[in-house]
Amino acid sequence: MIKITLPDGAVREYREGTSSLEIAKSISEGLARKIIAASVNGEVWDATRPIQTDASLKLLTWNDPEGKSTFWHSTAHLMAEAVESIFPGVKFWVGPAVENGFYYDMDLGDRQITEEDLRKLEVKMAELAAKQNPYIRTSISKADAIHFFQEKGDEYKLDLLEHLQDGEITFYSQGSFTDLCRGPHIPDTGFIKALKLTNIAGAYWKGDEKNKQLTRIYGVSFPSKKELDEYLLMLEEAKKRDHRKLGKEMGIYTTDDEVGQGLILWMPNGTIIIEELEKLAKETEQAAGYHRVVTPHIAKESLYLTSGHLPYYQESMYPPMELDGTKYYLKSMNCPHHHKIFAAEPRSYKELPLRLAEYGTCYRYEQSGELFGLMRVRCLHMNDAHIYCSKEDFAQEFRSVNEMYLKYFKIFGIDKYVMRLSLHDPANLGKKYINEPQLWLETEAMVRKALLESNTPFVEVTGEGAFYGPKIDVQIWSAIGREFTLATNQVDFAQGRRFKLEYTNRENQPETPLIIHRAPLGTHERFIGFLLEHYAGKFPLWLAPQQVKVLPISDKYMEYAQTVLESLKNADIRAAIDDRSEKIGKKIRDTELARVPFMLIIGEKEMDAKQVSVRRQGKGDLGAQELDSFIKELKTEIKLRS
RNA sequence: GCCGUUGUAGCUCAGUGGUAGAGCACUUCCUUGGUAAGGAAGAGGUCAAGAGUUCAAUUCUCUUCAACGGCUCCA
Repeated sequence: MIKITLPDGAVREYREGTSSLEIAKSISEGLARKIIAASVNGEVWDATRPIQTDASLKLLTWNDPEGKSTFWHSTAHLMAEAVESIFPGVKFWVGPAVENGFYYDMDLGDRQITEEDLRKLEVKMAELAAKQNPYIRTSISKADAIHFFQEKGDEYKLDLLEHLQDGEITFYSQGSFTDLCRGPHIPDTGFIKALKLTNIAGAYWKGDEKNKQLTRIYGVSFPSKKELDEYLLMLEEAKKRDHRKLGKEMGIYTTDDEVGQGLILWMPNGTIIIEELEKLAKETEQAAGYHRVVTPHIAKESLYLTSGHLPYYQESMYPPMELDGTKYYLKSMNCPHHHKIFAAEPRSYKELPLRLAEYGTCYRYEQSGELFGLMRVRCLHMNDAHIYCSKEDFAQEFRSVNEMYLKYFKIFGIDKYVMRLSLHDPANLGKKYINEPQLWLETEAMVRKALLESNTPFVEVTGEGAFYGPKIDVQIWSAIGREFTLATNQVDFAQGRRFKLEYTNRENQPETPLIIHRAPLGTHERFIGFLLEHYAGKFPLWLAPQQVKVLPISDKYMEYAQTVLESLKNADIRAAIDDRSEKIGKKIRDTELARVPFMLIIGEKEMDAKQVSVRRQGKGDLGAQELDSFIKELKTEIKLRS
């Protein structure tokens, strides 16, 4: 007999070789029907796999993250079975579960797959699922596994096998399909009651663009039709929040073929938001001891040779323009220009930390397929600053920058983000990263220490650093779930030396400063794209392009409405009047849909009492009040940025 | 850049081998109405651009451009 410990601490005895599914059945038949997999001593197993020793057991259902991923991974196998039946000879690479479903990468040879094929595959999959074929696990020797895939002529699976040890290789079969797989899987295909193949994409083998491109099919599946419908509804809702849709609808920005891809034209409403953000940044930076500077958009080649941009970052830069035999580049980062401002005068330790700030315009030649609304563009305006400081000051400066982030995030109500410590990849030294292995490690340790000391939760990722040093990125997700770096805080040990930047220390010796690059508000483009989605277009009063709309009930009150508008404008409130000869209900509806925070309704009552009736977007009628007190309240709300 | 899909009025979308429609928005007129859609008329399109097939192309084919979903890459 073996002892099974359940999550509530209860210990039950079973005979050796009892499966999790059988244990579930012994507890309740209803429970057993929902069991997808089981966590046995912390490892996710098939629910049907016999347990031979004492173990702690957690039964996993659709509601557990591991349950979902097992479910999706099994659906990937089901899809592979369907693909193989329709496209014989197909070779598979890997088919994992992802955040919202699964995919399988495959080599279809010369054949192409279309949307129509996806519909056919869905039908086939539903058919196969209904057969309730069990997923059968078998252990196999490496030699036999190699033999199996050699027979099949499948070089991809043979490649996978190379990295596996004999004795740890398992196959899974369901119906007519057998795959090399570590598992685990759901008990049988009948669990899959609803599914949708969402899209076809090319994906480079092993994620390397030099390799052959495989066909990737994405899909998602559910234990019931209801859940699929809910998922599809959720996708529809997310689309409504998409900054590209809102940005167009609200007159925030536009693009034009003749101007160029990824080059944003900010319309008047978007420009208002830009100006409000810059005002916030200027106030905040002035209080934190920054100095504002302004630098040109282009510079000579030699500047970027010194900075390291040309050796390490050239593929992201626009090609040069040549004038009188000299090459000029559009700047992709502001740092070299700021370094030259530092270098323009002899510096003393007394001036440090020196903080130079600029909402700098940068141009980056992003590959066309990478462009994405406002989130990924080719001309961007960065909330940039460079802090030149001594080693001793570093930790304090670094913490202050992090505090500034949190201050901003509080203003915008940003609470869903992840701080990521982005490190270099030693394999790419001298290619993507400046070749200073020792300095990389030292600096990374320094940043990690500063993070730990300030109790900031973070994750570490290798291969995401800047070419000149490690960074802390603040990761956010767009409405459609794509991940972006919103803000960044970087340490640069390289450019100070490359530019021979120096200050005179207390001992009257020249010393190279450390440089912190920081952009807490990221770029206007990405930040406003994010804010559009974050607020679903309903900006807080201080950011709203239009703050108040005056709605006269009929033309008779237009004159009084005009005086109300004048008073609002005199108080620097962004207001307009709806002078169409429409009924008040229509004016209210249109203004609500335009997401204007306040409406002032002006009729006979208001005119006689010299008042305004206030209506707040999304909240409805707030009653009548004196115009002066309304303006005063508005000004307070704007000032507090609440 | 690569794989796949798409491109018809300002927006959302129908449609066809014989050169085009709807709703909303817009303009004008009627209406002057009290908290989410009053009525009527009108204007608006080289059907993304170029080439080919055809008596005839917005429709079929090819190329280019752009957008979208991914891959790679990044703020």
